[in-house]
Amino acid sequence: MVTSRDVAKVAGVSQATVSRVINRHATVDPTIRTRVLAAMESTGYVLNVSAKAMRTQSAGAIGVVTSEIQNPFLPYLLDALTRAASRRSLTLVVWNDDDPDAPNAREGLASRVVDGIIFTAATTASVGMHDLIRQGRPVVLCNRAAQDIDIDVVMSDHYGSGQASARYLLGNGHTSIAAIFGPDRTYASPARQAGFRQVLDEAGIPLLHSSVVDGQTSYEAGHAGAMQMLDSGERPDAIFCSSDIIAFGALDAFRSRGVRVPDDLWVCGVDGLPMAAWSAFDLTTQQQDVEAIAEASLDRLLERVGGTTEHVEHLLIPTGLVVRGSTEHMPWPV
Amino acid sequence: MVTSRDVAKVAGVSQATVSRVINRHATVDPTIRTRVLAAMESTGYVLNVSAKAMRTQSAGAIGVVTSEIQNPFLPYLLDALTRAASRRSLTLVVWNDDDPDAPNAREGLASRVVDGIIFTAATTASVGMHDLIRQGRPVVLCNRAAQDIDIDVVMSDHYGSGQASARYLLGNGHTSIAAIFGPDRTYASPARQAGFRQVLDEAGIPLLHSSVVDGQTSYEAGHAGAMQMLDSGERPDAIFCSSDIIAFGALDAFRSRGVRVPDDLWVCGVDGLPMAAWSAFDLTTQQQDVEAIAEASLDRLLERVGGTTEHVEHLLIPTGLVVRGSTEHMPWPV
DNA sequence: CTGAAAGCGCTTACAG
DNA sequence: CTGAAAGCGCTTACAG
Repeated sequence: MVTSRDVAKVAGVSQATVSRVINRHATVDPTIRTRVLAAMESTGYVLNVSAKAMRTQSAGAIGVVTSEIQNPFLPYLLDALTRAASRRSLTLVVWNDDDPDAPNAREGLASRVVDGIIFTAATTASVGMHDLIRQGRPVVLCNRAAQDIDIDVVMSDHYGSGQASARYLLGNGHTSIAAIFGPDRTYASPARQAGFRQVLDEAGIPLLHSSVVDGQTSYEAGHAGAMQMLDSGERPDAIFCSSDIIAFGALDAFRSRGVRVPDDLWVCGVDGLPMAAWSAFDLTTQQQDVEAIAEASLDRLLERVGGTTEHVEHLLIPTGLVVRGSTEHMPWPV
Repeated sequence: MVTSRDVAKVAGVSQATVSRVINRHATVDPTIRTRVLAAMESTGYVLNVSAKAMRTQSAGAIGVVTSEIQNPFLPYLLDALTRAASRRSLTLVVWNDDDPDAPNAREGLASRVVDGIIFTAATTASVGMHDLIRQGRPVVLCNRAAQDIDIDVVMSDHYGSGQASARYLLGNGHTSIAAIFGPDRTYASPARQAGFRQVLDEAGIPLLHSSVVDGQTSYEAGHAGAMQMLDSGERPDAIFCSSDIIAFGALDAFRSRGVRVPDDLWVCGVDGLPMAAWSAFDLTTQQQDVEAIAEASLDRLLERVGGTTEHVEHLLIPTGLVVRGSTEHMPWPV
């Protein structure tokens, strides 16, 4: 393996000078710099990251904690984070939080595998996470918040997306409205629910029928929720689903029962999954801005890592309404 | 930060002994071991991974190269790999190959960020990968193979899944058969196509109508392929789609044109995505065994890293037929 | 602007 | 069974 010492020998300089060239110190003579760069090239030198990490006490990597791959939004977030990390020349380490016995992010941070951690796990914080935060280690919550701990958060404006959905339905003249909300133990679902309810309350419009998913947000849960609504005898003219995936299940339930969408019933979701554009669903939804979430999460985390920030910040990324055939007859059906 | 030297001081032993306890050397006196463990506990010691990595010349991490998040199978594979890595106390580093300017896996391997790399990227190998393999670095291809290079491969039996699909249709009396195949530039699609065709050829059954996706495997491509088939005037009684996602698009196309599935037409896919079970699709498919793929990929890579293997291996993981309503009327419809 | 040297925190021969 | 010491490959004060 080629080391900086080998490069130094070839270039006829000291190893320290090679290091200075690598780290772009301005103090290196241009001629020497060129010679060193040529030597690096000819020897095929590559920096040993472990050595640098040990010396500088920083890993050059950040960790992402995920869970519930069933959440179809997660891959898009993970993908965006991967690219955002690449842009910053950071290595992205991924942990799955579902396995309690696994070497976890906590250990990863403690053992200096990563400099900081982005938590994307949907459900409530683990004990390990609380410890990390209490120790003041760099941690950012991504697309969720914590109830009992003061910590940096970057997330979609879940509450606002619920509000916007309600305003959209009300603004289009709907007054008999139902809803299927995601599970209470996540952060996003109750927030969307609260936002949705707030606007309805303010307008004095009651929620005709609603259900809350028990268990995981899923197609099946949406299907069941819709069936339950149909069986209840209530006949709303619009239904809000707090996740796209719930809406997919609901749409299929309605289809199987002969409920025409959007003629009999408007359906809208939240998330903006690519699948929402499929003609099977053609779902009106509140689109989350994954790129913005990923960028802001990483920026915030790096500020924490760099210690350039004091105060805790809660950053809300707006969602955007995408209107499709599940709520309005589109001029150009796909 | 607590180091092994601090622990040694507390335990009243040398730093070397602490290291031996950490690495479970059998030669440590039980009494001393207990004392050291207690000291580690009381000081809150955590091993510095960078230091260990530098000293042992190994990273304790392996890299995964992904691309095309649009491929809905990928998250499941990535999830399985994450868990498989956890079980082995390995850190999993993820790179996205779509970003050409990003610090890539090649650099990651060269700079000792990872000890080996699993390539899951669907499309043909990059130049960088070829270099790595030529250098004899530990690389395993996961769920794909390379045409022009001899390298370890762990993948679903794509060819076999095509064959099995054909046999399933023929075995159920279908003789007028169509197909929509995924793009040629991937590995899996042509392999599935070849397997499917081989069985039909052997049975002397011609393929009524077929199309190959141009561009990425997608719902839209499946939709378009199905429309094209309908417009061709051919009326097969079964259609094979070489990916579930293609089948989803096709199913919706058929639905929109009033083709009844499975009454008029059987539809089957390959992949075994969870979505295939949704009642919107209820798709018969060849299920890939993600867990087995992930386990075998990691095992194989670790053999390479450890240098305990000489010969190149191609491991095929069988797929399993899952029969649903898109091909047969099920006794208990969901 | 450059070099010699210290030291980051480990592991592991080498003595004892 | 244990300790003193070398050394993994870097970065960065400190001299010059």
